[in-house]
Amino acid sequence: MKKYNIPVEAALEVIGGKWKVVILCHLIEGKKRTSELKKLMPGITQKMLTQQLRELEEDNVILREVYNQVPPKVEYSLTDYGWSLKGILDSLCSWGEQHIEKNHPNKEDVLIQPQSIE
Amino acid sequence: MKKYNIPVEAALEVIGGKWKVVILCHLIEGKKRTSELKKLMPGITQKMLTQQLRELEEDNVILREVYNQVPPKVEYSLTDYGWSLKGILDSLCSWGEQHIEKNHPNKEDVLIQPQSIE
DNA sequence: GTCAAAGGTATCAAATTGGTTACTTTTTAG
DNA sequence: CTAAAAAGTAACCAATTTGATACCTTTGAC
Repeated sequence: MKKYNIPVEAALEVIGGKWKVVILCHLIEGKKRTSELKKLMPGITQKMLTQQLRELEEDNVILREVYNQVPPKVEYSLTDYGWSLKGILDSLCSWGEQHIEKNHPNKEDVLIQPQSIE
Repeated sequence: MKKYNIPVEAALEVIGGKWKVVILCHLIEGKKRTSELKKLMPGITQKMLTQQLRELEEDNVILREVYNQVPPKVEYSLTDYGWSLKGILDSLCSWGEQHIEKNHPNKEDVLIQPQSIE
């Protein structure tokens, strides 16, 4: 069994990594289909997306709902347990915004403008 | 120049990775020497510790103070900018504690008891 | 029949991260 | 003269993470 030297390591195990916080930040905005998440995160591959979503589901942070139809439809949303991360996620988002403002006078230089999701 | 799809990525660039949050959590408790940090993080190697500390210093989150004496003494502490992360770090720590409590009835099973620092 | 749709696997390759060992520096203690 | 102390660097290798590409499934439209 995994052991921690300090409890915060347990949190990092759940939301650490390159993509999980980003995924969760998008899910705060509401339930999302796989394809919507892919549009919101142009840099992620299908493989990484699926993998990260599976791990978050495993940790009971998100819910995966499969609609039995063709073509398939799958929606992801935060569980109650996932919502307990909201404070952390919000703080991270706004810290990130301030960090950009502090270091990049024109934030347009570093923020890729999101393309509207038609 | 690095580009972000969403501002939270900027925060992850500063405090992401396996060690940085842990280091910062220890520095919240106060200024620490390199050797103290090593004791607090038995799993980290000198190399990784130095590397992560340099990056945090580069991002202006921690301060490195070298005392000109032999044997050398170096102390690390949070900068004002680093303190702006306190809320996030505190929340992460307590979420980690709750996560352990929720998933491990005996938290002794997963928490390596810290050895007293001599 | 065959293409498209959405979501997902499988396989392999590349990049990033982490670990090991040896070496450096300076001054004091023995 | 030699060892020790604290912090660090360099070179090299191993492990983990992440990425790219191709392929699979089901059913309705053309």
